[in-house]
Order: sequence, then structure tokens, then C-alpha cells
Amino acid sequence: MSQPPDVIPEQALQRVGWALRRADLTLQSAKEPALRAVGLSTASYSLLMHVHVYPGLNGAELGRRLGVSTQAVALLVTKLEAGGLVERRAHPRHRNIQELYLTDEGHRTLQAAYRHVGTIEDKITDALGPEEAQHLRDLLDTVMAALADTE
Amino acid sequence: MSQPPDVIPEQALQRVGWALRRADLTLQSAKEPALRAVGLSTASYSLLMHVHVYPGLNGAELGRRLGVSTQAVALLVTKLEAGGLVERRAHPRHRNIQELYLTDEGHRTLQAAYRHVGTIEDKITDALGPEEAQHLRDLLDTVMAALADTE
DNA sequence: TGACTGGCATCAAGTCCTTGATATGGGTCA
DNA sequence: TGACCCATATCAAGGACTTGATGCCAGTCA
Repeated sequence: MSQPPDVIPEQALQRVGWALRRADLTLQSAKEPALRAVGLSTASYSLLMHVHVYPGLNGAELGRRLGVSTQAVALLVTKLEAGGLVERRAHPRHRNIQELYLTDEGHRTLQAAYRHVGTIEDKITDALGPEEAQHLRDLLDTVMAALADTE
Repeated sequence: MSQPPDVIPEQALQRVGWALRRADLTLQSAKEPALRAVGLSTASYSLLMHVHVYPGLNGAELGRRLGVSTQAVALLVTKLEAGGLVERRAHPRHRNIQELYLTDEGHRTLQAAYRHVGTIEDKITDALGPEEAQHLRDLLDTVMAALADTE
């Protein structure tokens, strides 16, 4: 039996997808110690930021935006609620749904975290310059649009 | 006590780092069902691809490249070895170090996976065009270089 | 009105990965 | 040669997340 020809190109690991993966991994690693300093995990930080920007978000929608399951969100929210950073409120009409809000303490913690993590974002935009930073966002949007067609 | 001014800009979630995160999440989600079809997790696929491109890699170095701990690699390798996809060989001089290689079966599985996942990569490069795809890689390299200065 | 459908939340069990600690072997330097 | 240091690999325990199953509630349709 002869071996089939190798369909994997030499530069497989240099393709866009892997560059994207490496860049995101590097970014997450860079953020991690800054967040640890204020007592947050990267997951908690993402959750707080999303609730800050979209107050009243429910757990299921939050899970979709963060790329994790509803259950994972619920576990995290329970911890953050115990720590006094977020608050669950009943949806005015759908009693079964909970809306999430930041407490004052949660707001302060998020701001402290942003002061640290924001400097990392600044490093990126400084290195790119405003035009290229915008260009990068556009390119990433194009990538996401291309992947959305997959469904 | 007066509330401190909000230092978090409105567009916090539109910054480059979050765009990067969302794009990578979307990509991983898109790859996942394709890999499941050939019985691989995204972690396994990444590992196989790296061992294919860099034959003889050891576990610790692999962990650094994948962004996971050495132990996680060891657990995964044990499973892949039991499945007959990878092979541990003793380093010729350092008896304590193991070099990793793909078996023929591992090579076949990786090729099957690449046939599925490669089409997703193609979607991206088709949507961008060759120049913009290269540009995106360059921009991501710039981002990683900027983050490397952090240390 | 009552049955059906769909989305949200929670409980339970299992998987994957992490941190911490330990053993082993090679390289360096006195 | 021997002591020290560093890197790899493994064992153990804990944490975070996943899938699967269940309950609950609002909206829809006959």
C-alpha cells in the first residue's frame, strides 16, 4: 500500500488561523497577571466588562457572547454575586429570567482592572498606530463574516 | 462619597484585543464540528499538527507553543499514544526527555482532519484575498511583538 | 382554554486542565 | 569528581468547564 500524498502544506502553521490563535493566546497570557493583581480571572473580567457595557444581560446571552456554556456563566455569576460584584434581578415580565447588573463594588473592581489591562491594549494600539489598528479591526471583522457563512 | 469618574471608555469592547478574542473564538467554534467528525478535539488537532511540522518535539516545548502546561500535554499524549496516533521515543542523549513523532495512523488522521479544517482556512483567505491575508498576518505579528516587550 | 413549543436556569456527573510537589538526568563550575 | 542548578517528566489534588437531564415560564396555535 503506497502512502497517499501529503495534503498538508509546509506552511500549515503559518496560515491566518494559527497566527490568530497565537496572537490571542499571547494576549490572554499578557492580561492574566495584571488581572490576578486585582483578584480577577480572565473569565471574570470578560464577564464584568460585558455586563458593564450591556447592563441587564441574561446568563444565556452572556454565555453566547463569551463563548462558554450557560452553566459556566451561572457558576461564575454565583461566585461574583457572593463576592458582591454583580447582582441578579428578576426580569420585569419573564420571572424565569435574571438580568445581571454590576454593583458599585463591581464597578470599582472593573475600573481597577481596566487601569491595568488598558495599558496592554495601549501597547498594541501604540505599536500599530491608529490607521493600522482600525485596519486590523476591519480585517478581523471580515474574518468573522467569512466564518459566519459557515452555518 | 462621590463616585469616581468612569475611566472605562464606551468602546472598550470594540478595542483590538476584544476583536481578536471574538475572532479567535469564532474560528475555534467553526473548526470544532469539523474535527469532531474525525474524532479529534481542537487540542488534539493542534498537538498533532505541531508534531507533524516539528517532529521530535518534547512535551515541555510543545506545552509552551500550545499555551498549556506540560502536564496537560502529557495527559493528552498518553491518550493519543493509546489511540496509536503518536509515539514517544527516548532522546538519543538525554534519556530523561521524550521525543514525539506521528505514527502512520496519526499522519492519516491528521490529513483527514486537515481536509475538513483546511476548507475553513480557505474561506478566510478567499474572503481576504492574498494581499490582505498577508497583511493580517503581519499585523498579528506586530501585536505579538508589542506584547513580547511586556516581559 | 388547553396543549405544544422554545428559551432560560439549575442540578448532576464527567472531562480537561491547572497548580503544587517530587523524581530523575544532563550541564556547569569549583 | 562531586555539588549545584536547571529542565523534563510524572504523580496528586483541586478547579473550571462541559454535556446531559430536568423544571419552569412565556408565547403560539388549534
